Amino acid sequence: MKLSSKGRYAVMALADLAKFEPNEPVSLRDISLRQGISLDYLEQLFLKLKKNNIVISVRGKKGGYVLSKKSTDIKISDIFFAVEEKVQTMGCEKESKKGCNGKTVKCITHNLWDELEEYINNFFKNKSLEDLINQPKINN
Amino acid sequence: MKLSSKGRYAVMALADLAKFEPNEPVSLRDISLRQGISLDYLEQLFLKLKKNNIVISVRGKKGGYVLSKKSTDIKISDIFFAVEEKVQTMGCEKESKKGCNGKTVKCITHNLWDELEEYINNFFKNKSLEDLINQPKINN
DNA sequence: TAGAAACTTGACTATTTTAGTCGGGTATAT
DNA sequence: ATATACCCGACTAAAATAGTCAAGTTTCTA
Repeated sequence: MKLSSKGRYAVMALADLAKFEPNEPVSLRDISLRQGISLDYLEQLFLKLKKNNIVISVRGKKGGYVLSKKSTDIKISDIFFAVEEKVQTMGCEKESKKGCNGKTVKCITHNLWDELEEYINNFFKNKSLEDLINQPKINN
Repeated sequence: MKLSSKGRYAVMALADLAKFEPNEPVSLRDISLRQGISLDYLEQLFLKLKKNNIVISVRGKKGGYVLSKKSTDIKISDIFFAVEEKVQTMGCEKESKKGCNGKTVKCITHNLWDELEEYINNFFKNKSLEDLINQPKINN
């Protein structure tokens, strides 16, 4: 079980964005340099973040991205959802009445994974971008 | 972010084993048929489960596997660990002083992933095989 | 008004991981 | 004997991941 870097990068980039210049747009180039994430990859991610209304783009020279709302109102879960990083614990359908593994009943462990998914999602829902920035002693 | 089926299968198989015949060995063939998991794949998993002292093997005809201890004493975390399914949230080293992404400081989100990892591991540590079997209304 | 900085978009690709297969063993009950 | 079951390592097809590349469009500024 591993978290992909897609979600990680998205959160890192947004934390960077939230930290530097809450007033003027931040360019992906700057984020790329500060966070060590490929510019091309960031572009992919921000396209999604924009479509999901997490950020607003400003085109042209001096352009960049700004948060669409206050960092307290952006939950980590929003970010994950935006870059299509769903927490998925099962192969089987979440609420299917049909059952799992082609059988007619739910697999023994169905409830366990359901519960875990809920548990993890709660973690992300209870964290905002702001929480990340206002940590006691992080210096990047 | 997706959980792999390796961990899922291991838990399913052990839940099956715990449920059927607590006295005599259960063959992988039976588990394979009941749970719809490839026999060859199960063999791989059980080799690891055996090495990690979760199950004991009985060779020969009428052989199979039995749990090495009571199902209350087998935590889901033990099973995941045995099949080498670590919860891994970061690319960067967990306790490294060096920092992440080749930089000299911790990445902004380092603490978040640390915390998440801890959070998920707690979930697994607090569930035993027994908890799965004694669920109110599962009929497989 | 030319050029540079920055976003926009889709397609492409190398690498890694996953999930599973295959083949040839060894042990033991009947 | 022989069938059943564990033992073990090597191999592989498919999918996902983490990017790269190329060719735009928009807007600021000199």
